[in-house]
Amino acid sequence: MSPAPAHRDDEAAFLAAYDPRDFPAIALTVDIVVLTLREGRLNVLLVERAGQPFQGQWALPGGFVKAGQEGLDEAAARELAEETGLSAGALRRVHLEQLGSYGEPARDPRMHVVSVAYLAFAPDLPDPRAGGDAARAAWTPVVGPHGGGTGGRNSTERGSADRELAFDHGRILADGLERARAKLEYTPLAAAFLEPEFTIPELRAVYEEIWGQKLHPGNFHRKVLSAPGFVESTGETAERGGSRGGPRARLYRAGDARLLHPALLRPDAEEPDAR
Amino acid sequence: MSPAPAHRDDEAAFLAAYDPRDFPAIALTVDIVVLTLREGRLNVLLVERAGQPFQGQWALPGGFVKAGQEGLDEAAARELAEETGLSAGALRRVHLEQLGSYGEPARDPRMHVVSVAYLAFAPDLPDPRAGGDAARAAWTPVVGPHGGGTGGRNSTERGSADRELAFDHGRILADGLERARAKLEYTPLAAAFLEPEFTIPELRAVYEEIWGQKLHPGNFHRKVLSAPGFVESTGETAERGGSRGGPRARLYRAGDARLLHPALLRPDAEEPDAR
DNA sequence: CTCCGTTGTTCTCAGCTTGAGTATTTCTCA
DNA sequence: TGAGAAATACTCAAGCTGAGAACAACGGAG
Repeated sequence: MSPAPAHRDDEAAFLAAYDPRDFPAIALTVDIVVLTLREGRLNVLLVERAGQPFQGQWALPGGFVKAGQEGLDEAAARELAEETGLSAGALRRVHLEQLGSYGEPARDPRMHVVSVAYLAFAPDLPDPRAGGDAARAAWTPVVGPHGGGTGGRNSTERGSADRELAFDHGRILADGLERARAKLEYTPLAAAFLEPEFTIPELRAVYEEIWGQKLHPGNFHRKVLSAPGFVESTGETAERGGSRGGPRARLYRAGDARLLHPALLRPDAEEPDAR
Repeated sequence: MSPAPAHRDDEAAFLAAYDPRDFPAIALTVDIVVLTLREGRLNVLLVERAGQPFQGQWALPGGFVKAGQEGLDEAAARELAEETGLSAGALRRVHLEQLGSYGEPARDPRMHVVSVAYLAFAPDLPDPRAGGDAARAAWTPVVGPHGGGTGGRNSTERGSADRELAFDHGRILADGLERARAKLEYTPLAAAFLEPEFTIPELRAVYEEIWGQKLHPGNFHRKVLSAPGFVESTGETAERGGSRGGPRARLYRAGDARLLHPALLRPDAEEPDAR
């Protein structure tokens, strides 16, 4: 149940007498894992902290929820707009969903700060601008099951940025990456990383980068076209063929499905206890 | 990023001068959707509110997070123990996971209260005791894609309790039920609703009740036994056959898998736009 | 301008999984 | 003691998956 000192007045009188300051303070922030693809590589938006604590370290963009003024989703959308400098129209192309909440008492040395984390998928965005209490903001390549490899499962498991992050943002980022990998399996959200019109090989490149492994072009093509509502044809074809040759691919738009049936399964999922 | 008025002192001095009361207050609670099966029916734990607001209405169990003293998971486990009166040992058999956070400014008329919702799966538990600011506490049958039917997809979609809930707890409950249905597909958590040793028909009954539809006994049996780590045989068989006849079923224990490969798919998933 | 190597798209095919139905045997209940 | 029900095991056709090949359309290097 929610807050309720057991007063017995009628509701109006109760509310008039109510003093929020009676409650011990917990601060509430939203932090956002914004993922995008830049030149085919997965990047996450990070900001350099201008103030204490963790001054000079990199962290996820985010900020306080404005008490009494905005909901969690609104706060996340506002922070996202502020940090990326995007217009409301451009923001509509970004997928934003709640990732989870993090509330260890010691995660922030100042006081008990609970953070509601969000996950965003964006098409290639312009360079961010620093603002607020951020010294700098920058797109940062994500390492992990990624890198240059053909997709082995070695190196840093789970995935992370190539900098040590402030607070518990390293864990939040890892959780966001795992969520992103899972979401590609059963939703058509991979298209959120691309322009409104895209080719199937471009879509395949999104999967390959985020899953960290090559996919069979023919089978991927077949699955995408057979999943109802995943993509719809525009009838057009791309201006040019691939950078290294090959015919021009057909162009598609995202379909109206929200879930994929059947799902596109990763060649070999995780299982913490595989073997 | 997290809270950071841009002071420039060194970190120790900064922390000494820091006053949490400088920040506008948002209250933080945890609310728990505790699901269990009683006599084969899905039930959720509800409490009747003793105080304002929503006095006399039913709500999800929950309460404040103790600022500076406990994390979110800890708070949820504590509330769960308090409301169910369960020992630490019995609680270890309950599955508890974070469901999501709800923070509309107007969801609580007193002030801005953000609730972190948790979802719990429990085996048949004793009747709860009222406590704290709850007048009563009771297991309440869940309606929705359930009921007496053989599993049509009519009546109240999404699922809910048969009482109007306080705050936005109706929505939280609906989200919890949908999460539960999805979790049964790709995790072995259905076993969390049963005793440590159970038969495959009992496991099937869990799926049938939560998904609201009958499953093919033979195919279900085959899938469960072929999914690695789902169940492991005890070598024993049940004391008695089914209540209406039939041979005694073999007993199994939950296996060590955390994810099911391949998943047990529901005969026909949702799709908000499935005509 | 001409090859050569790449790549988009379509097919084929064997192996596996799934859904549905059946057979057999063991119980409970009346 | 007999009828009906349920636990398991099997069978079979249909659909899906992974792997590989075919073929044509393009970009780039000489």
